[in-house]
Amino acid sequence: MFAPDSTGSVPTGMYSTLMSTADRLIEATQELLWERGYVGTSPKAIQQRAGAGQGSMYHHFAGKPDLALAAVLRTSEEMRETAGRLLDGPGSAYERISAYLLREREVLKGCPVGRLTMDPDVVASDALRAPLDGTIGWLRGRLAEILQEGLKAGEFSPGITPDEVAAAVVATVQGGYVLARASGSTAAFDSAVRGLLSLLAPHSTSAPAV
Amino acid sequence: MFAPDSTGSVPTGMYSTLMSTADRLIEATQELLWERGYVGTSPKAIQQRAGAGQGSMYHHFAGKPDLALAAVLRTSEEMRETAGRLLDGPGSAYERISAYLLREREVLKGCPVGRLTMDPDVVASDALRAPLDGTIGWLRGRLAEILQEGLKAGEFSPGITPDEVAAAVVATVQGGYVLARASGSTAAFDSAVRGLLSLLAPHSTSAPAV
DNA sequence: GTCTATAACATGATAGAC
DNA sequence: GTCTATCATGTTATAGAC
Repeated sequence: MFAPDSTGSVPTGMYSTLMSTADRLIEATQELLWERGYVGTSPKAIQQRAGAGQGSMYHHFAGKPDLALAAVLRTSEEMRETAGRLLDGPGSAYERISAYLLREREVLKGCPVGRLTMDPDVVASDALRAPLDGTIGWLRGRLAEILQEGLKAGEFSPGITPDEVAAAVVATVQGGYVLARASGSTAAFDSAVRGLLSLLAPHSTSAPAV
Repeated sequence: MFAPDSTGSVPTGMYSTLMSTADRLIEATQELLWERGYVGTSPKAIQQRAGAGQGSMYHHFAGKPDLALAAVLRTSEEMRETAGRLLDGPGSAYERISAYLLREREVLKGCPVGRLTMDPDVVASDALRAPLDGTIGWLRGRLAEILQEGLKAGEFSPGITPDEVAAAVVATVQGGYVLARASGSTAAFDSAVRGLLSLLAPHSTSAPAV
């Protein structure tokens, strides 16, 4: 029924097979960091979700901070791939930014990257904070490039500064999660995104009709 | 040197005097929830910061959730007062929204209200989540009213929906905290705010000069 | 109202057998 | 590589003395 892994044992946790113990530990940590943050995630919880014992975890990783770093690096990488695909897609600058803002999200779970910035132990660690900063900085930079392209093409109001509007776009998404989780509904996230897009939209007075 | 409180004892914590034990406990909890969130805040830490013993805390409050609720209610109330003063101030709609966005903040500490929405135990409790939702909802509603006024006065692009732009304004602030904490600098928060204001600014093409 | 004692359990990790 | 002790400390209370 379940194919045994290389050691011949059958994992008892959620990840049935095909994944190494180290990978299962990392994935379980990714999920728990997303759901409960760093301070709210215990090694015991990680082990249980990964179907691994104490000794197993401490064999592969030095401890909670080391495992969390591996998880954060992987989450950051995944996030760049997801966002990159949409931002590098076809369409005008407005359309690509719109596609990024309107993509499907597990809104009520929040952002797996942004969420960690509220964790005191994460922000206190340069090693843990660096990947968060790198990912958010990359996203903001990519958005600024696209906004600059759109500016050249006459899509946006000439008065905007791409770097600042890019920051506002990223902030709207991050803050949208906050509004949604406060209200217990995804509606507030969608409203914030629509509000931003309406401000950004090519104006009939200054831009050519699409 | 230190005036004794009503019981004649001298508190050993950070709050020297003049405040009741219950008030000191609430204030210590407010600070710790802001700094470390709900899961990261222990009763012991609260007691130490308030200069109160175990028995004292459990005499005044039923437990950690009860004390957290008292703290959250007080923080919510304080936040409404601060924001309300600026939003009810003088000036045009754009100027009042600008004043709210540009007010002094402890940016790197994050928002004492919004921060708690990332806490799984807070969001899981209707009692704890309600004041957060109430405060954010009130703020968004107040901003929407002001945007509506500005719309009537011809300050903004006629295409905007006040309720949605209000959500974008609140989200930009909340997300601005995320960007700032990720980078370890307040600059990103300021950029996001400037980016939003540049999108919202009365356009020379459609609005009368101020 | 405040204090100390006690308790049952969780945390984060180490040691050593298998 | 994985497992089961073991451990010191922290968590979240309750009990009862003062």
